[in-house]
Amino acid sequence: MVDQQDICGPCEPDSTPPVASHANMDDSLAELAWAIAHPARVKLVRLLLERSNCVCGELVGLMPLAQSTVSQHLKILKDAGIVQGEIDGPRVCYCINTAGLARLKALVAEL
Amino acid sequence: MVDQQDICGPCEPDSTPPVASHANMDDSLAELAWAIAHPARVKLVRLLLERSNCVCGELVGLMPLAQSTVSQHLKILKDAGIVQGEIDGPRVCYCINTAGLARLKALVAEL
DNA sequence: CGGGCTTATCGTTAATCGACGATAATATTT
DNA sequence: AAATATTATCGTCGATTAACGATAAGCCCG
Repeated sequence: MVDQQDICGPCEPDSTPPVASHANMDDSLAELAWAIAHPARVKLVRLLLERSNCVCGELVGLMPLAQSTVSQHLKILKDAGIVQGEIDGPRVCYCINTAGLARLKALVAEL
Repeated sequence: MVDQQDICGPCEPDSTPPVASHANMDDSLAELAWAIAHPARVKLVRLLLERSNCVCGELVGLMPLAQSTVSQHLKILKDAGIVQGEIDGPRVCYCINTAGLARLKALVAEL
């Protein structure tokens, strides 16, 4: 049986947050905005924020979508640097990539 | 002849900012995020922010896109409540819809 | 080592987006 | 009233998205 304790580590940063090339900051913002430009992805972000610890494919159970679809959305969020996934045995723990989310916030805030 | 003075009024708010139904705040954020989820639209917002007064189709001259395409993007921004257009003679003055942009900022900030 | 989980990827399909040119609509000026 | 100028809309076309089911890949446990 899987113990609660190590269901999910502290989810330390793994992926270097995508660096802004400053020449095309518009593209960066557009890219980040696009990552959350879908209700399902916003909900995923919210779910990950509520559970401060990382949750795994339990996200699928909370979404009215097929497993493959949720996986796709998570990939999009991950590629954008808003979320990060950590392999934990057979499952994958997702959690917010604080740096990435902060970058989105900063880019939006300075509009 | 068109005088400079009334090329563009103070661009007072005209469209009531879309009200958040709170039940689907995710949808609201997704919608607003989607509005700026394209480099051209981010650039348009930036251009309108630089020129605090509203500019018109002069935006077209600043974008590497066809007039109809820019018009489409402006419509998207307007529908999302981020931008507002005010008819001024034969031309249309666009400017930032402060309330709409603020709503976007707020929704992103509280993530 | 071979089931049983969990998750990512592939292939498909319908729908939407993004871009353009052409056209319509509207207002101003002659 | 006609000509001109500005902007929105329409129709089209290629590319991308979003969703799904099915399948592959990886890991744990017996």
